[in-house]
Amino acid sequence: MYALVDCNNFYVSCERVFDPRLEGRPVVVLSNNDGCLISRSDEAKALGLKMGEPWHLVRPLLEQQQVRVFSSNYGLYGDMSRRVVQVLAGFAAGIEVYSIDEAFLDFHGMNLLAPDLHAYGAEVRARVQQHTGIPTCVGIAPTKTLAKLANRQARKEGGSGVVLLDTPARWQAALAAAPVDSIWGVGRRYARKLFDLNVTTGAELAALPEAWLRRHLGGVVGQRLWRELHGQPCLEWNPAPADDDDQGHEDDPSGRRHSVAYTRSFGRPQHEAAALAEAVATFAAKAAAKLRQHERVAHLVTVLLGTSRFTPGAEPSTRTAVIHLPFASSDTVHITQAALQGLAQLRRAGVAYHRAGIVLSGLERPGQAQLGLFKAAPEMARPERTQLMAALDGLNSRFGRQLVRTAAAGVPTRAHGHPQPDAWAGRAAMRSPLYTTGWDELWQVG
DNA sequence: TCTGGGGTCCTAGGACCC
DNA sequence: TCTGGGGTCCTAGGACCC
Repeated sequence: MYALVDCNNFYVSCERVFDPRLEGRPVVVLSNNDGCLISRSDEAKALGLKMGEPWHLVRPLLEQQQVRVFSSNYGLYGDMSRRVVQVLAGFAAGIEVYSIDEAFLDFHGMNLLAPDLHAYGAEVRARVQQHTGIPTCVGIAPTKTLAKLANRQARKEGGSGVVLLDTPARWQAALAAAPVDSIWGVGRRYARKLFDLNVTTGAELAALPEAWLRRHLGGVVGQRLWRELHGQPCLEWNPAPADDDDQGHEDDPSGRRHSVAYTRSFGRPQHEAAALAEAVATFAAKAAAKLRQHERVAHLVTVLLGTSRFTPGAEPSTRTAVIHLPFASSDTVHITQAALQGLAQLRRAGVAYHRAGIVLSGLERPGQAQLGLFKAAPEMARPERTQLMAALDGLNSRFGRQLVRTAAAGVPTRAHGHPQPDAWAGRAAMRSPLYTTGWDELWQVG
Protein backbone atom coordinates (compact mmCIF):
# COMPACT_ATOMS: atom_id res chain seq x y z
CA MET A 1 0.00 0.00 0.00
CA TYR A 2 1.06 3.54 -0.78
CA ALA A 3 -0.28 6.81 0.51
CA LEU A 4 -0.07 9.97 -1.53
CA VAL A 5 -0.18 13.11 0.56
CA ASP A 6 -0.81 16.24 -1.48
CA CYS A 7 -0.96 19.78 -0.13
CA ASN A 8 -4.09 21.65 -1.14
CA ASN A 9 -3.46 24.72 -3.30
CA PHE A 10 0.01 24.66 -1.82
CA TYR A 11 1.41 28.10 -2.64
CA VAL A 12 -1.81 29.83 -1.67
CA SER A 13 -1.93 27.80 1.55
CA CYS A 14 1.63 28.93 2.38
CA GLU A 15 0.59 32.56 1.98
CA ARG A 16 -2.43 31.97 4.20
CA VAL A 17 -0.37 30.49 7.02
CA PHE A 18 1.28 33.87 7.48
CA ASP A 19 -1.75 36.01 6.71
CA PRO A 20 -4.93 34.36 7.96
CA ARG A 21 -6.97 37.27 6.62
CA LEU A 22 -6.60 35.55 3.26
CA GLU A 23 -8.73 32.70 4.54
CA GLY A 24 -12.05 32.46 2.71
CA ARG A 25 -10.99 35.00 0.08
CA PRO A 26 -9.98 34.39 -3.52
CA VAL A 27 -6.18 34.28 -3.74
CA VAL A 28 -3.82 33.42 -6.61
CA VAL A 29 -0.06 33.02 -6.92
CA LEU A 30 1.72 33.88 -10.15
CA SER A 31 4.59 32.08 -11.87
CA ASN A 32 8.06 33.55 -12.20
CA ASN A 33 8.08 36.91 -13.96
CA ASP A 34 4.45 37.34 -12.89
CA GLY A 35 3.51 35.46 -16.03
CA CYS A 36 0.58 33.22 -15.30
CA LEU A 37 -1.54 31.71 -12.53
CA ILE A 38 0.03 28.65 -10.94
CA SER A 39 -1.85 28.34 -7.66
CA ARG A 40 -5.46 29.25 -6.93
CA SER A 41 -7.53 29.10 -3.80
CA ASP A 42 -10.87 27.30 -4.02
CA GLU A 43 -12.58 30.69 -4.13
CA ALA A 44 -10.41 31.69 -7.10
CA LYS A 45 -11.21 28.42 -8.86
CA ALA A 46 -14.89 29.12 -8.30
CA LEU A 47 -14.49 32.38 -10.21
CA GLY A 48 -13.51 30.32 -13.24
CA LEU A 49 -9.81 31.15 -13.09
CA LYS A 50 -7.76 28.45 -14.78
CA MET A 51 -4.39 26.96 -14.01
CA GLY A 52 -1.72 28.45 -16.26
CA GLU A 53 -3.87 31.32 -17.41
CA PRO A 54 -1.81 34.39 -18.41
CA TRP A 55 -2.11 37.04 -15.75
CA HIS A 56 -2.41 39.94 -18.17
CA LEU A 57 -5.51 38.36 -19.70
CA VAL A 58 -7.41 37.93 -16.43
CA ARG A 59 -6.14 41.00 -14.64
CA PRO A 60 -9.35 43.02 -15.06
CA LEU A 61 -11.38 40.15 -13.64
CA LEU A 62 -8.99 39.78 -10.70
CA GLU A 63 -9.27 43.44 -9.89
CA GLN A 64 -13.00 43.47 -10.24
CA GLN A 65 -13.37 40.46 -7.93
CA GLN A 66 -10.77 41.78 -5.49
CA VAL A 67 -8.63 38.69 -5.82
CA ARG A 68 -5.41 38.88 -3.82
CA VAL A 69 -2.48 38.33 -6.15
CA PHE A 70 1.02 37.20 -5.11
CA SER A 71 4.25 36.86 -7.04
CA SER A 72 5.78 33.49 -6.31
CA ASN A 73 7.95 33.21 -3.23
CA TYR A 74 9.88 29.98 -3.67
CA GLY A 75 12.06 30.65 -0.66
CA LEU A 76 8.95 30.45 1.50
CA TYR A 77 7.31 27.53 -0.30
CA GLY A 78 10.49 25.47 -0.28
CA ASP A 79 10.90 25.96 3.44
CA MET A 80 7.27 25.09 4.18
CA SER A 81 7.60 22.01 1.99
CA ARG A 82 10.60 20.88 4.03
CA ARG A 83 8.56 21.21 7.22
CA VAL A 84 5.68 19.18 5.80
CA VAL A 85 8.07 16.43 4.75
CA GLN A 86 9.57 16.41 8.22
CA VAL A 87 6.16 15.72 9.73
CA LEU A 88 5.29 13.06 7.15
CA ALA A 89 8.56 11.21 7.68
CA GLY A 90 7.36 10.27 11.17
CA PHE A 91 4.42 8.31 9.80
CA ALA A 92 5.99 5.70 7.53
CA ALA A 93 9.10 3.61 7.10
CA GLY A 94 9.76 5.21 3.73
CA ILE A 95 8.92 8.49 2.05
CA GLU A 96 9.37 9.59 -1.54
CA VAL A 97 9.20 13.33 -2.02
CA TYR A 98 7.59 13.57 -5.42
CA SER A 99 7.36 17.34 -5.80
CA ILE A 100 7.33 20.49 -3.73
CA ASP A 101 3.77 19.78 -2.60
CA GLU A 102 3.34 16.03 -2.58
CA ALA A 103 4.96 12.91 -1.23
CA PHE A 104 4.33 9.17 -1.32
CA LEU A 105 4.49 7.22 1.93
CA ASP A 106 5.37 3.55 1.97
CA PHE A 107 2.52 1.83 3.80
CA HIS A 108 3.69 -1.75 3.26
CA GLY A 109 2.88 -3.76 6.34
CA MET A 110 1.31 -0.70 7.88
CA ASN A 111 -1.97 -2.56 8.43
CA LEU A 112 -0.20 -4.45 11.23
CA LEU A 113 0.55 -1.22 13.06
CA ALA A 114 -2.56 0.62 12.01
CA PRO A 115 -5.40 -1.77 11.18
CA ASP A 116 -7.60 1.13 10.14
CA LEU A 117 -5.65 2.80 7.34
CA HIS A 118 -8.35 5.37 6.74
CA ALA A 119 -8.09 6.57 10.32
CA TYR A 120 -4.31 6.54 10.09
CA GLY A 121 -4.49 8.71 6.97
CA ALA A 122 -6.70 11.14 8.85
CA GLU A 123 -4.11 11.28 11.61
CA VAL A 124 -1.36 12.13 9.12
CA ARG A 125 -3.49 14.90 7.76
CA ALA A 126 -4.34 16.34 11.15
CA ARG A 127 -0.70 16.31 12.26
CA VAL A 128 0.51 18.16 9.16
CA GLN A 129 -2.22 20.73 9.63
CA GLN A 130 -1.35 21.16 13.29
CA HIS A 131 2.41 21.45 12.84
CA THR A 132 2.59 23.49 9.64
CA GLY A 133 -0.84 25.00 9.04
CA ILE A 134 -0.98 23.38 5.61
CA PRO A 135 -4.14 21.50 4.58
CA THR A 136 -3.63 18.23 2.72
CA CYS A 137 -5.49 15.33 1.17
CA VAL A 138 -4.47 11.69 1.49
CA GLY A 139 -5.07 8.89 -1.01
CA ILE A 140 -4.22 5.30 -0.09
CA ALA A 141 -4.09 2.40 -2.57
CA PRO A 142 -1.94 -0.57 -3.65
CA THR A 143 -0.18 1.29 -6.49
CA LYS A 144 1.08 4.83 -6.91
CA THR A 145 -1.28 5.45 -9.82
CA LEU A 146 -4.28 4.31 -7.79
CA ALA A 147 -3.06 6.34 -4.79
CA LYS A 148 -3.08 9.36 -7.09
CA LEU A 149 -6.62 8.49 -8.08
CA ALA A 150 -7.63 8.14 -4.43
CA ASN A 151 -6.03 11.49 -3.65
CA ARG A 152 -7.91 13.18 -6.47
CA GLN A 153 -11.14 11.71 -5.20
CA ALA A 154 -10.39 12.92 -1.68
CA ARG A 155 -9.83 16.42 -2.99
CA LYS A 156 -13.01 16.38 -5.02
CA GLU A 157 -15.27 15.03 -2.31
CA GLY A 158 -14.17 17.55 0.25
CA GLY A 159 -15.16 15.25 3.08
CA SER A 160 -12.65 13.72 5.44
CA GLY A 161 -9.81 14.42 3.02
CA VAL A 162 -8.84 10.76 3.02
CA VAL A 163 -9.80 8.08 0.49
CA LEU A 164 -8.78 4.45 0.80
CA LEU A 165 -9.00 2.25 -2.30
CA ASP A 166 -7.93 -1.09 -0.90
CA THR A 167 -10.15 -3.50 -2.83
CA PRO A 168 -10.72 -3.99 -6.59
CA ALA A 169 -14.37 -3.06 -6.16
CA ARG A 170 -13.40 0.25 -4.56
CA TRP A 171 -10.81 1.27 -7.13
CA GLN A 172 -13.00 0.18 -10.01
CA ALA A 173 -15.78 2.42 -8.76
CA ALA A 174 -13.29 5.27 -8.45
CA LEU A 175 -11.99 4.60 -11.97
CA ALA A 176 -15.52 4.64 -13.35
CA ALA A 177 -16.07 8.08 -11.85
CA ALA A 178 -12.74 9.49 -13.08
CA PRO A 179 -12.48 11.25 -16.46
CA VAL A 180 -9.77 9.53 -18.46
CA ASP A 181 -7.69 12.70 -18.71
CA SER A 182 -7.52 12.88 -14.92
CA ILE A 183 -5.63 9.58 -14.73
CA TRP A 184 -1.97 9.96 -13.80
CA GLY A 185 0.08 9.32 -16.94
CA VAL A 186 -2.62 10.42 -19.38
CA GLY A 187 -1.67 13.84 -20.65
CA ARG A 188 -3.17 16.03 -23.33
CA ARG A 189 -2.06 13.95 -26.30
CA TYR A 190 -3.13 10.59 -24.97
CA ALA A 191 -6.40 12.01 -23.69
CA ARG A 192 -7.30 13.25 -27.15
CA LYS A 193 -6.40 9.91 -28.67
CA LEU A 194 -8.58 8.14 -26.10
CA PHE A 195 -11.51 10.52 -26.45
CA ASP A 196 -11.42 9.96 -30.21
CA LEU A 197 -11.94 6.26 -29.48
CA ASN A 198 -14.76 7.00 -27.07
CA VAL A 199 -12.70 6.01 -24.07
CA THR A 200 -13.77 8.63 -21.58
CA THR A 201 -13.29 7.18 -18.08
CA GLY A 202 -10.54 5.52 -16.15
CA ALA A 203 -12.60 2.34 -16.04
CA GLU A 204 -12.89 2.24 -19.82
CA LEU A 205 -9.15 2.78 -20.11
CA ALA A 206 -8.45 -0.05 -17.69
CA ALA A 207 -10.81 -2.31 -19.66
CA LEU A 208 -8.73 -2.01 -22.84
CA PRO A 209 -6.30 -4.86 -23.51
CA GLU A 210 -2.88 -4.48 -21.93
CA ALA A 211 -1.31 -4.87 -25.38
CA TRP A 212 -3.32 -1.93 -26.71
CA LEU A 213 -1.89 0.40 -24.10
CA ARG A 214 1.58 -0.90 -24.85
CA ARG A 215 1.10 -0.22 -28.53
CA HIS A 216 -0.61 3.15 -28.33
CA LEU A 217 0.33 4.84 -25.07
CA GLY A 218 4.10 4.99 -25.14
CA GLY A 219 5.31 1.39 -25.12
CA VAL A 220 6.31 0.09 -21.72
CA VAL A 221 5.00 3.30 -20.17
CA GLY A 222 1.49 2.39 -21.30
CA GLN A 223 1.90 -1.19 -20.19
CA ARG A 224 2.96 -0.08 -16.74
CA LEU A 225 -0.03 2.23 -16.58
CA TRP A 226 -2.35 -0.68 -17.36
CA ARG A 227 -0.86 -2.81 -14.63
CA GLU A 228 -0.91 -0.01 -12.09
CA LEU A 229 -4.60 0.50 -12.82
CA HIS A 230 -5.13 -3.20 -12.09
CA GLY A 231 -3.48 -3.02 -8.70
CA GLN A 232 -0.06 -4.37 -9.75
CA PRO A 233 2.67 -1.97 -8.64
CA CYS A 234 5.08 -1.24 -11.50
CA LEU A 235 6.48 2.19 -10.77
CA GLU A 236 9.78 2.43 -9.01
CA TRP A 237 10.08 3.47 -5.41
CA ASN A 238 12.61 6.30 -5.06
CA PRO A 239 13.00 6.97 -1.37
CA ALA A 240 14.02 10.44 -0.36
CA PRO A 241 17.72 10.65 0.25
CA ALA A 242 18.49 11.26 3.90
CA ASP A 243 19.55 14.84 4.51
CA ASP A 244 23.19 14.16 5.20
CA ASP A 245 23.69 10.87 3.41
CA ASP A 246 22.66 11.10 -0.20
CA GLN A 247 23.39 7.58 -1.35
CA GLY A 248 22.85 6.69 -4.98
CA HIS A 249 21.67 3.36 -6.32
CA GLU A 250 24.28 0.72 -6.87
CA ASP A 251 23.69 0.70 -10.58
CA ASP A 252 23.59 4.47 -10.76
CA PRO A 253 26.46 5.68 -8.63
CA SER A 254 26.00 9.26 -9.73
CA GLY A 255 22.66 9.41 -7.96
CA ARG A 256 19.30 9.92 -9.57
CA ARG A 257 19.62 13.51 -10.60
CA HIS A 258 20.71 13.95 -14.19
CA SER A 259 20.56 17.66 -14.68
CA VAL A 260 20.30 21.00 -12.94
CA ALA A 261 18.86 24.04 -14.66
CA TYR A 262 18.32 27.72 -14.17
CA THR A 263 16.32 29.41 -16.90
CA ARG A 264 14.36 32.63 -16.68
CA SER A 265 12.29 34.96 -18.79
CA PHE A 266 13.45 38.56 -18.82
CA GLY A 267 11.28 41.35 -17.49
CA ARG A 268 11.79 43.04 -20.86
CA PRO A 269 13.29 41.69 -24.10
CA GLN A 270 17.07 42.18 -24.26
CA HIS A 271 19.26 42.58 -27.30
CA GLU A 272 22.45 44.20 -26.01
CA ALA A 273 25.45 41.94 -25.73
CA ALA A 274 26.48 43.35 -22.36
CA ALA A 275 23.09 42.85 -20.71
CA LEU A 276 22.76 39.34 -22.10
CA ALA A 277 26.23 38.46 -20.85
CA GLU A 278 25.37 39.69 -17.36
CA ALA A 279 22.16 37.72 -17.35
CA VAL A 280 23.83 34.54 -18.59
CA ALA A 281 26.69 34.92 -16.09
CA THR A 282 24.17 35.43 -13.29
CA PHE A 283 22.18 32.36 -14.32
CA ALA A 284 25.41 30.35 -14.61
CA ALA A 285 26.29 31.30 -11.03
CA LYS A 286 22.83 30.31 -9.83
CA ALA A 287 23.00 26.98 -11.62
CA ALA A 288 26.51 26.30 -10.30
CA ALA A 289 25.39 27.06 -6.75
CA LYS A 290 22.46 24.68 -7.15
CA LEU A 291 24.85 22.05 -8.43
CA ARG A 292 27.09 22.43 -5.38
CA GLN A 293 24.06 22.24 -3.15
CA HIS A 294 23.30 18.84 -4.66
CA GLU A 295 26.95 17.88 -4.29
CA ARG A 296 27.46 17.23 -7.96
CA VAL A 297 29.87 18.29 -10.68
CA ALA A 298 28.92 18.64 -14.35
CA HIS A 299 30.62 17.81 -17.66
CA LEU A 300 28.22 19.66 -19.93
CA VAL A 301 27.07 23.26 -19.91
CA THR A 302 24.10 23.99 -22.17
CA VAL A 303 23.25 27.63 -22.81
CA LEU A 304 19.86 28.51 -24.17
CA LEU A 305 18.61 31.73 -25.60
CA GLY A 306 14.98 32.21 -26.51
CA THR A 307 12.92 34.70 -28.44
CA SER A 308 9.21 35.09 -27.85
CA ARG A 309 7.42 31.76 -27.88
CA PHE A 310 4.11 33.35 -28.71
CA THR A 311 4.71 35.11 -31.99
CA PRO A 312 3.44 32.75 -34.65
CA GLY A 313 6.35 31.91 -36.93
CA ALA A 314 8.11 28.82 -38.18
CA GLU A 315 11.38 29.66 -36.41
CA PRO A 316 11.91 27.64 -33.26
CA SER A 317 12.02 30.14 -30.44
CA THR A 318 14.86 28.60 -28.43
CA ARG A 319 18.37 27.81 -29.59
CA THR A 320 20.97 26.01 -27.54
CA ALA A 321 24.73 25.59 -27.49
CA VAL A 322 26.48 22.80 -25.63
CA ILE A 323 29.95 23.32 -24.17
CA HIS A 324 31.92 20.29 -23.00
CA LEU A 325 34.04 21.08 -19.99
CA PRO A 326 37.52 19.53 -20.06
CA PHE A 327 36.79 18.11 -16.61
CA ALA A 328 33.68 17.95 -14.50
CA SER A 329 33.27 21.01 -12.30
CA SER A 330 30.84 22.90 -10.12
CA ASP A 331 33.05 25.96 -9.95
CA THR A 332 31.14 29.15 -10.75
CA VAL A 333 34.11 30.53 -12.68
CA HIS A 334 34.50 27.47 -14.94
CA ILE A 335 30.80 27.29 -15.60
CA THR A 336 30.51 31.02 -16.24
CA GLN A 337 33.36 30.90 -18.77
CA ALA A 338 31.70 28.04 -20.62
CA ALA A 339 28.33 29.77 -20.49
CA LEU A 340 29.70 32.99 -21.99
CA GLN A 341 31.39 30.97 -24.71
CA GLY A 342 28.03 29.37 -25.51
CA LEU A 343 26.33 32.74 -25.50
CA ALA A 344 28.83 34.09 -28.02
CA GLN A 345 27.97 31.21 -30.36
CA LEU A 346 24.25 31.72 -30.02
CA ARG A 347 23.68 35.43 -29.99
CA ARG A 348 22.65 37.18 -33.20
CA ALA A 349 23.09 40.93 -33.30
CA GLY A 350 19.86 42.89 -33.26
CA VAL A 351 17.68 39.99 -32.11
CA ALA A 352 15.61 40.74 -29.01
CA TYR A 353 15.70 37.79 -26.63
CA HIS A 354 12.97 37.05 -24.11
CA ARG A 355 14.65 34.39 -22.03
CA ALA A 356 17.92 32.66 -21.32
CA GLY A 357 19.05 29.70 -19.31
CA ILE A 358 21.76 27.31 -18.24
CA VAL A 359 21.40 23.55 -18.03
CA LEU A 360 24.15 21.53 -16.37
CA SER A 361 24.26 17.83 -17.20
CA GLY A 362 26.58 14.88 -17.29
CA LEU A 363 26.58 14.94 -13.51
CA GLU A 364 28.85 13.05 -11.15
CA ARG A 365 29.70 13.10 -7.50
CA PRO A 366 32.74 15.32 -6.96
CA GLY A 367 35.04 12.52 -5.83
CA GLN A 368 34.36 10.49 -8.93
CA ALA A 369 35.16 13.13 -11.49
CA GLN A 370 37.11 11.73 -14.41
CA LEU A 371 40.35 13.55 -15.03
CA GLY A 372 41.34 14.35 -18.57
CA LEU A 373 44.12 11.95 -19.53
CA PHE A 374 46.29 14.59 -21.14
CA LYS A 375 45.18 17.56 -19.10
CA ALA A 376 47.01 19.07 -16.26
CA ALA A 377 45.47 18.34 -12.88
CA PRO A 378 42.14 20.12 -12.94
CA GLU A 379 41.87 23.31 -11.10
CA MET A 380 38.78 21.97 -9.38
CA ALA A 381 40.87 19.39 -7.63
CA ARG A 382 42.69 22.16 -5.84
CA PRO A 383 41.26 22.45 -2.36
CA GLU A 384 41.40 26.22 -2.39
CA ARG A 385 38.88 26.32 -5.26
CA THR A 386 36.49 24.20 -3.24
CA GLN A 387 37.05 26.42 -0.23
CA LEU A 388 36.50 29.51 -2.33
CA MET A 389 33.15 28.22 -3.57
CA ALA A 390 32.15 27.18 -0.05
CA ALA A 391 32.96 30.67 1.21
CA LEU A 392 30.99 32.20 -1.65
CA ASP A 393 27.96 30.00 -0.92
CA GLY A 394 28.23 30.80 2.77
CA LEU A 395 28.29 34.55 2.21
CA ASN A 396 25.50 34.51 -0.34
CA SER A 397 23.24 32.40 1.80
CA ARG A 398 23.89 34.54 4.84
CA PHE A 399 23.77 38.02 3.33
CA GLY A 400 21.41 37.51 0.47
CA ARG A 401 21.32 36.52 -3.08
CA GLN A 402 24.36 37.15 -5.20
CA LEU A 403 26.06 39.51 -2.80
CA VAL A 404 29.39 38.04 -3.87
CA ARG A 405 29.59 37.43 -7.58
CA THR A 406 31.85 37.26 -10.57
CA ALA A 407 32.57 40.52 -12.37
CA ALA A 408 30.90 39.02 -15.44
CA ALA A 409 27.59 38.95 -13.59
CA GLY A 410 27.70 42.74 -13.32
CA VAL A 411 27.46 45.19 -10.48
CA PRO A 412 24.03 46.24 -9.29
CA THR A 413 23.25 49.87 -9.91
CA ARG A 414 21.97 51.98 -7.06
CA ALA A 415 19.54 54.84 -6.93
CA HIS A 416 18.71 56.80 -3.78
CA GLY A 417 20.83 54.34 -1.84
CA HIS A 418 18.81 51.33 -2.94
CA PRO A 419 19.98 48.65 -5.35
CA GLN A 420 17.99 48.76 -8.57
CA PRO A 421 16.83 45.59 -10.27
CA ASP A 422 18.80 44.66 -13.39
CA ALA A 423 17.23 45.61 -16.68
CA TRP A 424 16.73 41.95 -17.56
CA ALA A 425 15.44 40.84 -14.15
CA GLY A 426 12.03 39.27 -14.11
CA ARG A 427 9.09 40.97 -12.49
CA ALA A 428 8.00 39.95 -9.01
CA ALA A 429 6.20 43.00 -7.77
CA MET A 430 3.85 41.27 -5.35
CA ARG A 431 6.09 38.83 -3.52
CA SER A 432 5.30 38.21 0.13
CA PRO A 433 8.19 38.39 2.62
CA LEU A 434 10.61 35.51 3.18
CA TYR A 435 8.87 34.97 6.50
CA THR A 436 10.97 31.99 7.54
CA THR A 437 14.26 32.22 5.66
CA GLY A 438 15.28 35.88 5.36
CA TRP A 439 16.74 37.77 8.30
CA ASP A 440 15.39 41.05 6.98
CA GLU A 441 11.95 39.69 6.33
CA LEU A 442 11.11 37.55 9.33
CA TRP A 443 7.48 37.28 10.29
CA GLN A 444 6.42 40.09 12.61
CA VAL A 445 3.79 39.39 15.19
CA GLY A 446 1.66 42.04 16.81
C1' DT B 1 3.44 45.59 -23.15
C1' DC B 2 1.63 41.37 -21.57
C1' DT B 3 1.95 33.84 -21.74
C1' DG B 4 6.78 29.86 -15.95
C1' DG B 5 10.24 26.67 -14.78
C1' DG B 6 12.37 22.21 -13.71
C1' DG B 7 12.37 17.75 -14.19
C1' DT B 8 11.83 12.41 -15.92
C1' DC B 9 11.46 8.57 -19.10
C1' DC B 10 11.21 6.27 -23.56
C1' DT B 11 12.07 5.50 -28.53
C1' DA B 12 14.21 5.79 -32.91
C1' DG B 13 17.95 6.48 -35.70
C1' DG B 14 22.72 7.26 -36.87
C1' DA B 15 27.67 6.66 -36.05
C1' DC B 16 30.85 3.73 -34.65
C1' DC B 17 33.05 -0.50 -32.72
C1' DC B 18 34.49 -5.50 -32.87
C1' DT C 1 23.09 -15.17 -56.39
C1' DC C 2 24.96 -12.18 -52.71
C1' DT C 3 25.92 -8.33 -47.89
C1' DG C 4 26.12 -10.82 -39.80
C1' DG C 5 25.23 -9.90 -35.36
C1' DG C 6 25.65 -7.60 -31.30
C1' DG C 7 26.85 -3.89 -28.91
C1' DT C 8 27.48 1.23 -27.19
C1' DC C 9 26.90 6.05 -27.27
C1' DC C 10 24.77 10.16 -28.63
C1' DT C 11 21.04 13.17 -30.16
C1' DA C 12 16.50 14.59 -31.18
C1' DG C 13 11.92 14.32 -30.38
C1' DG C 14 7.84 13.15 -27.95
C1' DA C 15 5.31 12.26 -24.02
C1' DC C 16 4.45 12.92 -19.25
C1' DC C 17 4.63 15.11 -14.38
C1' DC C 18 4.24 19.07 -10.85
